[in-house]
Amino acid sequence: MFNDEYNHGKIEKKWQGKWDADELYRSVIDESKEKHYALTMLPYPSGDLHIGHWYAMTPSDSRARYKRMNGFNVLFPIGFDSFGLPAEGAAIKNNIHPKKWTYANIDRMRGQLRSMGAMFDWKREAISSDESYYKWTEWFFIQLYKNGLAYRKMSPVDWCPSCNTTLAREQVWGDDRHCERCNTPVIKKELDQWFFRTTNYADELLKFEDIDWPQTVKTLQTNWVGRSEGASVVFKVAAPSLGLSPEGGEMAVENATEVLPPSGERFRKGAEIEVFTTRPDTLWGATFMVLSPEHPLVDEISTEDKKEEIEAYKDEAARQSDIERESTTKEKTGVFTGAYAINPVNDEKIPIWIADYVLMSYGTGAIMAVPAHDQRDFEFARKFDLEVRVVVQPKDMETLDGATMEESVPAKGMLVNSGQLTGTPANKSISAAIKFISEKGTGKKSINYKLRDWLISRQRYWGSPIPMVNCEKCGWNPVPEEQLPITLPEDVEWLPTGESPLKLHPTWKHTECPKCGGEAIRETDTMDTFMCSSWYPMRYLSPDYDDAPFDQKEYDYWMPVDTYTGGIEHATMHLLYVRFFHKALRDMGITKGNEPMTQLRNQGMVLGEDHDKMSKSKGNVVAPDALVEKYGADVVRAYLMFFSRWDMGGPWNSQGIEGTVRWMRRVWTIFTDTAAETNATPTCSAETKQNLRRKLHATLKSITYDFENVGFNTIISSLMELMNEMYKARREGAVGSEEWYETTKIYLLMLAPVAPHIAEELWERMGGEYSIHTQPWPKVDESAVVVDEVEMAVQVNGKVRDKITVAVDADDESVKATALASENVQKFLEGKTPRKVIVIKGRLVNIVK
RNA sequence: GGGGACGUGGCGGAAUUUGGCAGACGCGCAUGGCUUAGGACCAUGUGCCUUUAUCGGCGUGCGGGUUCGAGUCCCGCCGUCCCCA
Repeated sequence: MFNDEYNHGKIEKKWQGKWDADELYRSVIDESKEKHYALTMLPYPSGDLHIGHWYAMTPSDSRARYKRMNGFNVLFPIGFDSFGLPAEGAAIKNNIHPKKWTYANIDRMRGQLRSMGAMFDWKREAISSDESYYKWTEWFFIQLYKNGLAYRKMSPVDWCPSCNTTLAREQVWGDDRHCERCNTPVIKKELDQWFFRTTNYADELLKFEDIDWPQTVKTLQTNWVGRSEGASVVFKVAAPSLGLSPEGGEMAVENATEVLPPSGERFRKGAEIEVFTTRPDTLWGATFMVLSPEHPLVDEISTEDKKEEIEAYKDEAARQSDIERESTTKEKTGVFTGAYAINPVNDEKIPIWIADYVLMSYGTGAIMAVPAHDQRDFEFARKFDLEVRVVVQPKDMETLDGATMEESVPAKGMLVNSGQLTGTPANKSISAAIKFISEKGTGKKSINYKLRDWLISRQRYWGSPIPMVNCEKCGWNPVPEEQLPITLPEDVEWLPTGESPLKLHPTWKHTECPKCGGEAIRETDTMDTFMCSSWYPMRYLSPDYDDAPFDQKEYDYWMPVDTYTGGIEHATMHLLYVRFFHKALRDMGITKGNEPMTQLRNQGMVLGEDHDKMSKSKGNVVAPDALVEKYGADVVRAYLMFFSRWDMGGPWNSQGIEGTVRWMRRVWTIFTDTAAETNATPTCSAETKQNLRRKLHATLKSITYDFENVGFNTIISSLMELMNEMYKARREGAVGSEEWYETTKIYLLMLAPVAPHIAEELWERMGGEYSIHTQPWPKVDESAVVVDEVEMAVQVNGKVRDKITVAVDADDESVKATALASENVQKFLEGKTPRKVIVIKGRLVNIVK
């Protein structure tokens, strides 16, 4: 007896070994089958697999297995996103080489990943820090460079003084703008850096027609791209410091661009300031102009007598966060530059101020202030006694007066005080204004994006080298492709300053210019690791391939990814970059189709038992290794699927998992107990057998639906319900019947994707053909689900008063009659004749009195 | 300030495509059985109030609306969380 208790350790070890030996999960091209590429986000090898990895991966594995049983040729690969800062942190802290640390972690995590019993095809493992991998990361950089999508520029960047590196916009978090990794507040620094032109694809990134992605992710990406339509308008500067007068010099606008380039490139030296506005029709109400304190023209245009005050203000502004600066409750501050601009629509001279509520990071870093119709401009105008001029008169309001109004009024209405455009109705005013400034040659229709170009330079060692060389004569040139990969030197040291060892290495950076052969210097920055993860789905296809980043045959068969699963926290990072990357490569003829991932599903987060985010400091971390040891992988997998809605996540409950344990033991017990009774003569009624079969096929139907729709929690509850039904049927003597046999067989097939080990073990004991995981998914017998009688609720005025049982095909009239015959219904009708009777077939009858 | 998601028993959560019997399944709790014993197992019960019991009343954050019928749709609040500024 003892030997036949459910011993998860033994069973899981047995089957994992056999599956491995038999290469059961090897995925190779099979043109006779439809492919399914199931992908889960590749993990960073931090050293320990945590419950979040299990939560992301094992339900995804279940679904991949389900797809396989449905006849698909399924690829479900795994690998490691193994470049990145933590490895260097460990290097500095523990004096261990990042490579050693990383690969030791990978070894450890491989073992932990194997304990999941997932259908990973380990022959396709890809590791982004392998030379064979980052050779192609470098190669992609060069392709982007050659196609004009990579460029270098000096730019103010967010710099983490603790990590000693720049951060991308999305790596800076919180109100105090801190580094996502170490929580240190970031500072601004001017550095020469490499960028990818993600902004070239801004409009296309807003299109989601081809993909089935969660609405939340689409919304996040849409907001992140932040497209707004309006106009760019050029204001001439009349600055005494430039020796210019309002009448002075020709100031051409031919450089005014259709789409504003990303920050940093949009300022031409000289006497013009470009602004972006969504409301060019309010130009006549622009009575002053405001520059961001960081605006590069500030120093040029400000008059001598203001310099000191301006410098002090700039310092003060630099110390504040963007959030503080933009806060609407904060008292407005600012300084007059002494310079004036010419409003291009009416040639009026308006003062130029600087103020911290204008941010360099939005639009052009300069605004035209229309105080009558913008609340922030209004507050500023009142504080510094600047003119407020009404140019839009809303229909239902009394005539506005700029001198006396107490707050700004939304610009919804007819234009007034607007020169030639006075009287233009609201619905035509913007287009009329754009036409006007275009004809005048002082502005044009324009689209602004919040999306920035992707800053990819990192001043770190443990990343893919940027394969560029700088020569004094020839400038920047890519390394010839036959020289790839540029490998990282291993003999490196970390100074306490944290500066990149590549910079400090005595020989590494010295090389030849690929053009003139003269002395040249390598780029010592490495790439953002999001570059590695932007193409890993393709590397999985042929991780050992050396002639190209991927084998074209494999690509043509497997891509795109059919179901991608992972956390939503990457919505505006990885999930945006991977789309950009694919589109850029598509335009170079390297990839096909518009999107790399057809379907995306996000899982939520597993919280600690205290409902808080898990963290070592809170001591609420759930360690999967211990759970697997105690309960087995099958139970952990099933509980993770069961305990909450997958996309929501929720708190862990160490008592709750006991329910899943009980269920798994009940499964084990009923199969092993009844194994010897399969030839017994069933003693139950025909009804019991029919009910069992009905429940079986109803369960199969709903589980099939749930697998398709990623409803993991109800898959488990359905399996539990059917198990309860089986216990009941067994008590009633169903064992030995054909229905019982069918139920046990299909039960295991349904259980197989969820709990692969126990299902395989019981399948074997039943005499099933190896392996259960290659069996076809069972078919629903619709006729078994059909019932001939159905119970319906009878409501009087919407309240349930009785239940009736009627033939399933009974017509409405007879249902009505049966309902009205109910004693309780008559009681509540109080002798009145029903005004109306509504019959919803198979569900309810509502009698309205 | 703007945008989004969510709010259902003591707890985690169900309610499928299209509004149709709210609370599936599990935890916890209770009762009974088995047992020397049990934190094992088996069975039964479990939204709240009232009741010996009910075919009674109330009930999906709050307030209104649409409808024969609202957890689900609409409007306005309150709260929690996320994203952006």
